[in-house]
Amino acid sequence: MTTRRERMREATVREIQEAARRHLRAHGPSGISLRAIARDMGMTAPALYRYYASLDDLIAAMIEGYKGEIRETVEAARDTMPAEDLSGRLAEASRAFRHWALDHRPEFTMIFGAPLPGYEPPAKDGGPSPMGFGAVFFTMLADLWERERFPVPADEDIPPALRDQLLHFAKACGLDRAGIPLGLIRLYAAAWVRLYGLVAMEAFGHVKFMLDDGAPLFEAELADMFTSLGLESPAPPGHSPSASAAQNADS
Amino acid sequence: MTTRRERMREATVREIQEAARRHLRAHGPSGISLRAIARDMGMTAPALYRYYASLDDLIAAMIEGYKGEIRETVEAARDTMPAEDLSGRLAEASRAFRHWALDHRPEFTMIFGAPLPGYEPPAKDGGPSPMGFGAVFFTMLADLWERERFPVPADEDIPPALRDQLLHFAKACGLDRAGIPLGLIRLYAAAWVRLYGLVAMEAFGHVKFMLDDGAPLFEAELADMFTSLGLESPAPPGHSPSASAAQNADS
DNA sequence: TTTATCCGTTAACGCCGTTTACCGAAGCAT
DNA sequence: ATGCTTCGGTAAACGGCGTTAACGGATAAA
Repeated sequence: MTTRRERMREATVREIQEAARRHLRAHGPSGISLRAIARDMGMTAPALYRYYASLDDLIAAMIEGYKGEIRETVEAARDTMPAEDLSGRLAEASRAFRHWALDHRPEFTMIFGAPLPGYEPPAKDGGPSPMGFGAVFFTMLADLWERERFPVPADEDIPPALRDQLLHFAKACGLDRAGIPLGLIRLYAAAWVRLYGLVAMEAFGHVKFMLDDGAPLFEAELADMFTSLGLESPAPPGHSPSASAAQNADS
Repeated sequence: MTTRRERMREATVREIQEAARRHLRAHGPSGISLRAIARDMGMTAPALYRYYASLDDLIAAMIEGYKGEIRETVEAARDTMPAEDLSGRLAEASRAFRHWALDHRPEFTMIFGAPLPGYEPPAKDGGPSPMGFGAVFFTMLADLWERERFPVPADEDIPPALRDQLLHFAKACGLDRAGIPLGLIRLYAAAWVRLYGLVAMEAFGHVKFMLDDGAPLFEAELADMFTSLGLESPAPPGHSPSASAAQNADS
């Protein structure tokens, strides 16, 4: 049973986050200020300390919220494609990641840009998704491999130092799922770095000076990643078979 | 002939930059403040407006300075290797880029992180190096290709949309150097994105949660980029024939 | 009904960027 | 040497910021 106080408090927290998000979108990350948020809510700034210990804490909460939303967005895009089209699902999820970043540059910056001095992600929660959407991508890659059995680097072809690192990572994240070779985790790391580089460069405006539209390069790189796995290139974007928009219940 | 006034002014500008750099390294990008800089110099904040129109302008000048230094660092690392060892030179330059980023995280963040709302690089100077160190990397890749003639994507294998973008980029940067195929520019873009992704993820701390040391992955990706071009893997780091103490990596 | 907890207030401290007005000293032309 | 201009600094002030402290009213709990 939720008491009245708890409900009120929860609503206030939501309102704070909404106001904070408005300022973020309107004026960038540096535009988030306790005083401005409080002003928006018809309150005074010190009142916000009843809800967050500091501005940094409030921002950390925002980041966690966005991480959840980006995961939901990616999962929703993945589920646009039929369950059998594993590479189509992976491609659409990747595209959704890019689009979210470009549509939410300030938010993306907070999550994937340089952290403020003195911040570290919650981590260490040995749960099933310690890296959030990262796990979503890995699951898709693992499913794809289990069906297609595309070649992955043999353990001996991975430098020992990297092998140790990957092994440690796999164990820490519970990715030592039955029969997953280390080479697949190696490919996952490479793919994630590539996706991050593409999207971050574009979102941060560091690709503008060479290409005025990042979409062609993104699609070409996406296709390249698939063909380098021995898979056929994914269909062009936006090929959901049944055009019904809302068909995902759980996310 | 430089007048006395000019010399004094130049010295003051240098002192401002030095103070600003100290604060950047000590307290991160947000630690740069006109008042703190002025305090360091035994001045008052408004005096700085005689040298920079605003704090953003001062920061922009810092960025330009760092861009030059990172270019010099990369070139110096490249020149550690003998002129004939083209892939060794490319590898050492790439490693130097990573090391500079890890040794100068706040500075790297200013250059390659999300720009403050309202900033765009000088650009449009049709000179020989519109992208600074970017041109350094491209030149190395082009030299390597002209000798080794490793395979590059044929024009027909590049999606038309990307082809147009790359062509526009090549022309704008004067990269339509005799006989350079478009496929090489395609590879350059891919390689740069990959290098950026690797280094930025690590510098921003987004790789810490999966690997506690980024060096093995970096070396593995570097080797992979060379072998995927049909070249032998580069020698391990720190193989400059004449012993010059420059790099260490492993944590 | 009393008591404690929550949730807001006002006031203040010390930061910050920036603008304005002012002023002495350095440079320059006559 | 004189006068004038430009340069490079000052102090004062405005509005913004995060944060802390003291306080008070409403609400829940005993």
